[in-house]
Amino acid sequence: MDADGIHGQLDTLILATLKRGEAHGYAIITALREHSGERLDLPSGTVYPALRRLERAGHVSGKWTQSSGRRRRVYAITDDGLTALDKGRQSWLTLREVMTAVLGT
Amino acid sequence: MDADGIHGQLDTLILATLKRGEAHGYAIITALREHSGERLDLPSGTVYPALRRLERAGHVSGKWTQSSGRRRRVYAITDDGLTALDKGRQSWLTLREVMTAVLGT
DNA sequence: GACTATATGTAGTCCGTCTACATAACAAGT
DNA sequence: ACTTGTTATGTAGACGGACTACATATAGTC
Repeated sequence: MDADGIHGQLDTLILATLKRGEAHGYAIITALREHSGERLDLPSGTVYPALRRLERAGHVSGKWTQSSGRRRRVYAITDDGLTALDKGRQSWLTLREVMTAVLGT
Repeated sequence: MDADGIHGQLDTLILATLKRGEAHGYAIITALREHSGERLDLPSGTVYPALRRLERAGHVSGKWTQSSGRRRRVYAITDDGLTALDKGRQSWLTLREVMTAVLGT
């Protein structure tokens, strides 16, 4: 599965990843690839704009760091982000119930 | 849950409903409301354009009928639609696994 | 006669996600 | 030195799904 098919769950996936600890964009992409058992492989053009959107919304905070010449923008989830994650998880669970009911299993 | 939150699953929901038997737009809306335990309440502005899109794609076929002065456009799922439904169900299951893995339950 | 439910549809908008591209430093191999 | 692959961040432009609000019309009920 490439980025097609995440259907509005992108923010929730990113926030859930950041809840495990702060990370920069590229690390989020690889973390999601690993946690999903190689099923998710998000393109940078999807993740980086999403992080900026989340930062504008106050759900994550970003800061620049240096690591042996490489600049990284490291993001951490905020309190608002944790709230948003809970909401995202809830609406995901509701969707899951509805889909299960309609699809039958 | 209103239509927010179905996130790309609209076609799958409609096709799954039509698999149980042909139906017109309004009946699809009420069927989804009932099957979802009143959680789903899709606006007509979401469902009717979706049905036309599905018809253009060849996933459903529609025909006009009359029932005591009321005109209805009754849709049936096609063979292509059944294939599309299987694909939709598969990608849904994949998404569900990924979300479960990342969210941790 | 008024209101609710049934029934279909359009117009215009918003925004998430995509593809493709641009940039750059470090690491390893030849 | 050169090339290739990995790490790393980002923009531009486009597409399309879903939304809100509106328009229309019949049937049934109070």
